[in-house]
Amino acid sequence: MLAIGTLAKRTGTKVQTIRYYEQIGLLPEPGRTEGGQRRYDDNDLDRLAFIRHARQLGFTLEAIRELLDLSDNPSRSCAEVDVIAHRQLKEVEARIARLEALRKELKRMLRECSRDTVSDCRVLEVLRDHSACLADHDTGA
Amino acid sequence: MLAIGTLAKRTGTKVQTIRYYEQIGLLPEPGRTEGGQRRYDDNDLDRLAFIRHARQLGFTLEAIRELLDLSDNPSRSCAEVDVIAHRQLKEVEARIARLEALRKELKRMLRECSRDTVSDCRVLEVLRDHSACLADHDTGA
DNA sequence: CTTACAAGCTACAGTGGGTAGAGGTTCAAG
DNA sequence: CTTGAACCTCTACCCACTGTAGCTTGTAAG
Repeated sequence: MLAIGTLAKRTGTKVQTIRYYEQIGLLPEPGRTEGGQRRYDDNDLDRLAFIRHARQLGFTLEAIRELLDLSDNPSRSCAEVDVIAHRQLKEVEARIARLEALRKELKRMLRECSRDTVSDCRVLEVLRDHSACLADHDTGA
Repeated sequence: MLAIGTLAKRTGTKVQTIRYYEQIGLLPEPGRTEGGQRRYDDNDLDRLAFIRHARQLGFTLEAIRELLDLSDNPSRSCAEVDVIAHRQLKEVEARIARLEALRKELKRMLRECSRDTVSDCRVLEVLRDHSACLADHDTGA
């Protein structure tokens, strides 16, 4: 049986985050000692490791909730998992595309900076006048 | 003189967002009609356009605040602006690098999916076992 | 001049995904 | 038995907005 701090260390999670996951129903309520401290077993460890790993891959907690639901019903179709993972891939690719447009624009802005006083700074000028932009850009997230 | 809704339309901003920018001191308090409605002029329009454009380029509101301060003092060195823009470029590049690692991992995961039932789904398996990952990955933001 | 109603106002709550701190209690080693 | 690290709950905070409730104002048509 693991105390919350041990679980935290083993999974690279903060203690508060574990309690937060419990609060939002992502982790089940664990058993407690007589004094009221949480105690975890290997199932909890696996589940938390799964969550952390999925988070590192950028899945939202909602997506992770769906994945855990599917994972809890081994007879269901893998296609549903596939859909979620594909959705995540699409989101990641969209974010990359937006960021590359930003990068291009920022680089262009910096290349053109005359480096004198602010009054003739190209960076500020570009920011002031969107129409000077070559690319469409939008952080989106 | 522009009403807040007109300003919102002209800059592609939501009305609430304009009030929020005022609240946090990014936009100055505008004049009001006798009835208490905000009225804006072209300076406000320019300032808001600047903010929105910088946001689209991914600058944080704090960075934008610095940029506006610099912009308000035209005699100061352009180098400070340059520093902020470079910092932003570095952040964007770091985010791109992280997302590309994610993309790689997600694609690998999906490629290996057997598409049968959940019980032998490769996607879930990879998520369960981080050690199966080839790449380091971390969303970082 | 009245009426209708779009657009404005304030104030507060909620989003995602946690993180930090106050103030008190429990566990385990020595 | 004592110490102190680790645990507990509760609350508030972060960013950058967004939405809602319940009210007031501005403006154009009749």
